[in-house]
This record gives sequence, structure tokens and C-alpha cells, in this order.
Amino acid sequence: MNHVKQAKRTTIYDLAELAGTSASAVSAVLNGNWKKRRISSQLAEKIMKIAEEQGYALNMQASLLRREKSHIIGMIVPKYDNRYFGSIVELFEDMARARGLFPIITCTRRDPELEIEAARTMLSYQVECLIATGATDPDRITEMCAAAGVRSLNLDLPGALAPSIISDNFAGARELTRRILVNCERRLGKKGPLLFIGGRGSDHNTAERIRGFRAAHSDLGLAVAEEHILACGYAPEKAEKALDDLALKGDANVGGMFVNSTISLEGVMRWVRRSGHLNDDSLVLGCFDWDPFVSLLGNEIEMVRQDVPEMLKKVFEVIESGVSKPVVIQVPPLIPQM
Amino acid sequence: MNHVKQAKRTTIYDLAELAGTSASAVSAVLNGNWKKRRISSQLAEKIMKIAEEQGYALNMQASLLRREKSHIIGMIVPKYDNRYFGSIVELFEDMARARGLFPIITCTRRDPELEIEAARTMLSYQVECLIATGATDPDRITEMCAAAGVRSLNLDLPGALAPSIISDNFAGARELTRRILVNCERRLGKKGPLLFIGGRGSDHNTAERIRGFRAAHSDLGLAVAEEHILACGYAPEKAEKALDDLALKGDANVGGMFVNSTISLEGVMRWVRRSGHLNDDSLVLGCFDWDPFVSLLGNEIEMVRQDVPEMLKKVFEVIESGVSKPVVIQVPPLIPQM
DNA sequence: TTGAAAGCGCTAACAG
DNA sequence: CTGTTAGCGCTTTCAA
Repeated sequence: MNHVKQAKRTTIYDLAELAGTSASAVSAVLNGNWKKRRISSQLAEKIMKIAEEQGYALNMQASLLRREKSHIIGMIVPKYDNRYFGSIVELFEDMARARGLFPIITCTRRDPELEIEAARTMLSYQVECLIATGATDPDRITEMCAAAGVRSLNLDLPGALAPSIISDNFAGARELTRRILVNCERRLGKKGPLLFIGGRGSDHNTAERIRGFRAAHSDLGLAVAEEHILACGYAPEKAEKALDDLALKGDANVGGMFVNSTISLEGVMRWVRRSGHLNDDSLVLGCFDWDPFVSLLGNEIEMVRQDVPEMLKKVFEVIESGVSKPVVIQVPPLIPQM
Repeated sequence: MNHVKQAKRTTIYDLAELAGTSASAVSAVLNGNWKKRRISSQLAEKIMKIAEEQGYALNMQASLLRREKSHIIGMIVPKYDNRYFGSIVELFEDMARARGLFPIITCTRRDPELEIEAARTMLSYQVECLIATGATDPDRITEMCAAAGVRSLNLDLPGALAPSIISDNFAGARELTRRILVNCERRLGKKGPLLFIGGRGSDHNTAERIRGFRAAHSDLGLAVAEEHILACGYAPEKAEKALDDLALKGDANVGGMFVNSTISLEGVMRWVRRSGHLNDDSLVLGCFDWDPFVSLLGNEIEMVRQDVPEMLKKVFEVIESGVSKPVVIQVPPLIPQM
């Protein structure tokens, strides 16, 4: 093992010279397709040994330039601050590698400009496929990709121009709402109506969840007041403020809440603690999202967990099937036994 | 905007032909260094317009192959399942981009094999610098990088061969322990001794935190029993089981605990809830880590938050200064006012 | 069983 | 002010 700092990296030409052979032989051996070329195993071993000794590392840029396929797969993701996106990224990397692909991921902080900047960069890196997770403007990304002849997919939030894999937000929200209502009756003796809080009314998922929320109410003959739907955004402070505003209007005597994400739940819980509803069963909560600490919060908060493994399974199925029509695949979320 | 699916991507030669000029002019214009070449702004604008129309995207592989520097910076990170690593990744991407670097990040699940596999791949992609975050075997990575003439840095967990930026675990743990002891006295009327739980005894951070834990006890003339140091690993189940075992030995009458991470805290809290210490102030906790839900758990859990912005600032300072000696830079963690 | 050579798309001298 | 040219390191025919 030599530790000489080399100004220039070792190339296959260096190895060829050391082995007394040619660059093409070295290339073939190092790529493992040397039986096809019927290179003597003697030469092959010699080359491998020398490569090892020299600490040779392939120059992927050169390799990729010459090759037709890059085997790079890209993903853009909005945030790393919750378990949902964290598990998407972790599992995506795993599954991509298992398929011989090289995953590159970038976080765009829900910033539309950054999203398309990131997409452009990924295209420069010759991604073969780009997955836009929770993108604010997925169709713009799809258009960019299409122009470069690259396929794209939407995950979590759907787009109109590419295949989309999303949770079944309507069914999940309806069932979650139903459970919160049941818990209300059991614990408070009265059935709702509930408050909906968190998320953006403009995003598809939130709209679908509100629809499910309404459906569950009307299933039981309950009416939902317009002012009890608070799609105030995702940030904790926004949820906290929305509840303060509601309380100021003297209208905070709801028995239960449907919270649209753990991030919003953070704000809700801060408000709850502040306003003295702590742990006394007087507030019945449900959250369309999952985090291990939530079940330890002590309010028996019902959770809906999006089925990340199944969603990613579908993602790779779509990629491998070659489908690029704008279908929407809905994956049922997981709801623990009641 | 043409939406024709092109089998072949547009190159600078295509653009040059369309603009009636040469590839080098196109290259210069697209790279922004055309005033150096004193290309007429007329030509420049024409080229840019055509590039736009054609949806041209640079082939980074070709560009990088020719250029001397890749401007790619790599990071490996153990997990995405907690706020600490999540914020490291998010901020790292930001800071890298702000410096004109392209960040590539990969998650290695605390798997030593995956770590070096990932490092090797990043080297193939010509990273100029590799940051090993919380690596189980940082020195092996440093050696690989050194052999390829690439600089490397350790973050969160130190190594012996490259600069390391880590939290001041000793001081942080000592202060956290002191606070837990004060809380014990205030809430329970007795001062410790405490239990230490979570982490691996073999990792530097855990060892330093145990040292700080011990120091805070001896500052107050308290002794720490060997069997009250439970470096049982990070997984929640391991913490839960360790506490069960301790309780079985009839030795669970500790007044307070120092929990080594939010991941371990998850297991601790499950055990607490199960064993009936819920919310009754009979258990005083502190956690060397931060998560917004922890402050909502209701046990007044003291937290130490690692100073991610400051740590990453140091990382880039070291990179930019060109230092590659194995120094260890310790960043004080943040502890909220008492 | 092996080597020579072309060329992937781009950049940077250098020569006008 | 602009074009020609020589590679970057690798893969892959093709010829021997």
C-alpha cells in the first residue's frame, strides 16, 4: 500500500503499462466482462492485483461519458425534518442501489425556484429518471425532463403530466376522522364536530383529506362549519396562531381535531399545553402522519402512517415497466388496529 | 418550446451550428466567461436564446472530464431518522450550493461495509472532498481518500487521520448532568445518583459523555455505580430492554436519567409509560439530543442541542483553509436557559 | 487471446 | 473578436 500523494490519479493506462498490457484489456477485466473477451485468467489476476496495489478508482465521469446509460437516478425531496421524508429517502437509496442504480438526492425546502434549479442540475448529471417528491410544481419538472428525453415520476403529490404515486388521502382521512369521532364519543360522550388543522388548501393532498374529513362527518349526519377547516400551512407556528385566533373568536370549544401532519401537530400541542388541555382527555386528536414520539404524548393520539415501502415499490414498478403516462396510483396508508 | 422526444441530447455543437458559430464560443458564453473572450454581446445573446429554445442542458460528465476540478463535495451520513442528521444534511446542502459546490449525500445506516462502499463510489464520482458524518470507521475512509488524493473530514464522530469537527460532548454532558441533578433535588428532594442510558461505549461521543456524566457527579461528591451506566446501543428496543433488566434486578429506583439520544429516549419513554411513571414528576430526565416533541412529553425533559450551524461553519472553514492535519475541533452544544 | 484506435461532449490553449 | 484543435479517461468495435 503506497501512501504517496499522487498529483494525478491512476488511470487504466498506468495499470496497463505496469501490467505490460493494453488499456482495453484492463478495462475489460475491471468491468468483469473478461470471459467474454477470453482474457487469460492469469492476466486478469495480474491486472486486478496491480489495480488493488495502486488503489485504482474508476473515473466515473469518463466512464459515463462513453457509456450510453448513466444508471443515475435522482430524487428531489422537500425537507428532512420529519420521519416521512426521512424514510422515503433512506429506503429509496436502498432500493436504487439494490437495482444497480446510483441515487442522488437533493432537498429543495419547498422552494419552487430551487426545485427547478435542482432538476436542471440533475439533468446535467445525466440522470435516467427523476422522482419529484412533494414538489410544489411537478409539471414544470416533468416538462424539463421531457425536453431532455428523461422520464420523471411524482411521489406524494401528484402532477398532471407524469405518473404519480400518492397515498389514498381521501380514504385515509375518512377513516382517521371516523376514529377521532368514535374516540370523542367514548371519551367525551359527544360526537364532534371536529376541527381540521394544518396543510395548504392549495395542495392536492390537503384538499383530498378535507374531502375525507367532510365525508366521515356526513356519514354520521354531522355538519362541518367552514370556519373549522384551518388549512393554515405546515409550520408549527401557523397552527398555533390559527388556534389562538379561533379561541379569540370564542370558538375553541371543539372536542377533537384532525391534524394534517406531525409538523402542524407540534404547534397544536404547544397550544394545547399553553391553554391547559394537558392530558386530561378533554381533547381528542388524530394526525395524518406518523412519528414515534406522538404515541408517547399521552393524549391517545390516533395516527395514519403513509405506507412508504409500498409507495416506493410502486415507484420502481412504474420505472421498470416503462410507463410514462400520467396515471395516479393511490396507496392505502396504514392505520393501526383500533 | 419543442416537445419532440429527442433520441440524442442537444450538444454545444448543435447550438453552434444553429447559431452559425463554433462550439468554443458557445461553451464560453454558456459558462459566463465570455467577457474574458470579448465575445460580442450580440452573439452571446443569440447563443443564449437558442440554448434556451432548445432546452439545452450541459453534459456534466463531459465538462467534468475536461475540467481540472469537479466542484463535487460528498457527505456520508448514518441515518435520516432524527432531527440532528436531518438538519446537518439540509444545511450542508445549502452551504455547499452557496459556495458553488454540488453536494452529494448518501446514507449508510451505520453499516461499515456500506460506508466504505459509498466512499469508493463517491471517489469514482470525483468528489473533491468527502465528509464522513458519524462514521463507524472514519480512518478507513480517510485512508481511501488519501490514496486518491482527496481530502476528507470527520463530522460528529472524530477520527485520528483527518480534521474532525465534533460537539464538546464532555462539557455538554457535564452541564446536562448537573441540571438533571438540580431538577432531581428540586422535584424529588433528593440528589441522584442518575442512570446513564443509550449509545455505544465504543464510540467516542458516548465515552466522552459518560466522562462528563461522572465529572458532574463527582463535582457534587456523588458516586456513580458501574451498573448504572447502560451503553446499550442506540435502538429504542435496546434501551427498553436494558431498563427492564435493571428493574428485574430490583435496581430501578433511580431518581433521574441521562438519555444519550432521542432514539434511545423513545425506548426510555415507552418503558416509563409501561411501568407507570407517567407524568408524575417522579422521574427526572435529560437528553443529549433535541427533538421538538420531547419538550411536549410532559416530564420537563432537559435537552442539549448540538450546534449544527456552527459545526458546519467550521467544516467549511477547515475545507477552505486547506488544513488536513488531524485536529479535533470541539463545538459547544446549545443548552437552553434554566 | 489481445491491442489499436475512434470518439463520447466539453474546455482551454493557441492561432488567427 | 472568433474558430481550430488537442485532449480529459474510458468503452467498444475492429483487426490481428
